[in-house]
Amino acid sequence: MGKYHHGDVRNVLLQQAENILIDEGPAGLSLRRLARLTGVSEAAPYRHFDGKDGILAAVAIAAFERFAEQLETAAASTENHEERIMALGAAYVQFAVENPQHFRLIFGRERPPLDQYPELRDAADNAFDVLQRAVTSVDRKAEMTLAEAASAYNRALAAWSRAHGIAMLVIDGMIVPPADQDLSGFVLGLLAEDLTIPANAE
Amino acid sequence: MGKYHHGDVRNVLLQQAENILIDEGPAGLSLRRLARLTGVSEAAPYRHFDGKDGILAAVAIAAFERFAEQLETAAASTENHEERIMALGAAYVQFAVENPQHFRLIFGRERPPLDQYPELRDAADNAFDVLQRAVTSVDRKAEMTLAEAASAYNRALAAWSRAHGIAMLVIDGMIVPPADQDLSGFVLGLLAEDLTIPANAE
DNA sequence: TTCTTATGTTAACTTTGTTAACATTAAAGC
DNA sequence: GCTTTAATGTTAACAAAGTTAACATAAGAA
Repeated sequence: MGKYHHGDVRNVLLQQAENILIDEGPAGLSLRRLARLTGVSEAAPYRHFDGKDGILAAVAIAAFERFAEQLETAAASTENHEERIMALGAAYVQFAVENPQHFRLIFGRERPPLDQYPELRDAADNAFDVLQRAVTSVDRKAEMTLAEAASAYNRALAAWSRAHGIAMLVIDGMIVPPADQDLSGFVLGLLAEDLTIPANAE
Repeated sequence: MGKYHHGDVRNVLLQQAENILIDEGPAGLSLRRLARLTGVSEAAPYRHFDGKDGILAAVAIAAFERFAEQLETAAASTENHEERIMALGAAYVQFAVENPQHFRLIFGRERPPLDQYPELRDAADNAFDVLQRAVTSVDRKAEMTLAEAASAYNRALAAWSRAHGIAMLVIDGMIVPPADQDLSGFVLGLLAEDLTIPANAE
């Protein structure tokens, strides 16, 4: 009665891998342990994934897809270019705070190399395309000079950087969002913060 | 002819560890390989460090110290509060770009836990104190209200976030600094970028 | 039915982190 | 000087992990 595992082991493994990742990070994800927890032999995962990187790639792909979805939702929430960038920034940080391990996985060096996993590259490209589109699709009704377009691009790049930095610093515990305020408000405030020298400087 | 006591093995190990870290990252740093490369027995490192985390902690401490030095230098380069923040941001990013592996080590989850390595905690605190001081030591000659001080703090936090984000995105290859411009100019431009809605928006 | 492929299993091999048990050197006390 | 002791090295072992090979079984195509 060697009732082999019939069901879709692949999906069970993936789900379990995600659970482990969430509360232990990629380092704690051991293929053998994963197999044991799933109730399958220790070599079974190799039938469904290209080793450890293969599993991480699969998890990362799913993460990128979810990330892209949430960014799209935010981007669609308004027609105004600046507002859209703000909304994107808030959604960006929110995803990181709610899914710190996924965020680190898709940005950190534990992410499998993109050139070895075409689907991973596609997922990544797609997510960043959402940002890219929001950045470049400035209000077309306002005719812009090339310089103005470049400036808009730089502003968006700056916004992205700040959002990314906030996300990283918050999930690293370097920045502690005030408990009395909602996260989104705090993030929006930071995003909109202007660094140019104020009038009262002198 | 057991050639015991070759000199200060500890420093040689540290230097070698740093070399490995630089071109392979913390994942590629294997204690046994490190020992072999250093020409010492595979268990020798344990006489000088508290295991792998111990070595990483030692490397991270050195990295924090170098980081703090460069930040201090930048902070001392001007008396103007806003200019100082800009200089700090540029130095911050420059350190990350010149020492990506160190930067990832001191900020990533491969960094040994601070509460297990008091010296590491001190090194980290010291580095962030440099930032903190630059943030809070606003021009005292201009009397500020509490609200103004809070606003200054938020601006500094925003600047830090953006610098951190730029650093991360650049060393991840997500942002590619223009080849024709020097890095510092590019970073300063991004740091100063204002996100408030421009006058020609309507 | 038979052949082939996908999926599982067990057993090995290699590397790594870590510790224990033992060896040698340098330095401190006498 | 001689002895004792702490620091520093060494070898040998262990468990855990990634990976692959060799073999087993299920399910579907021929």
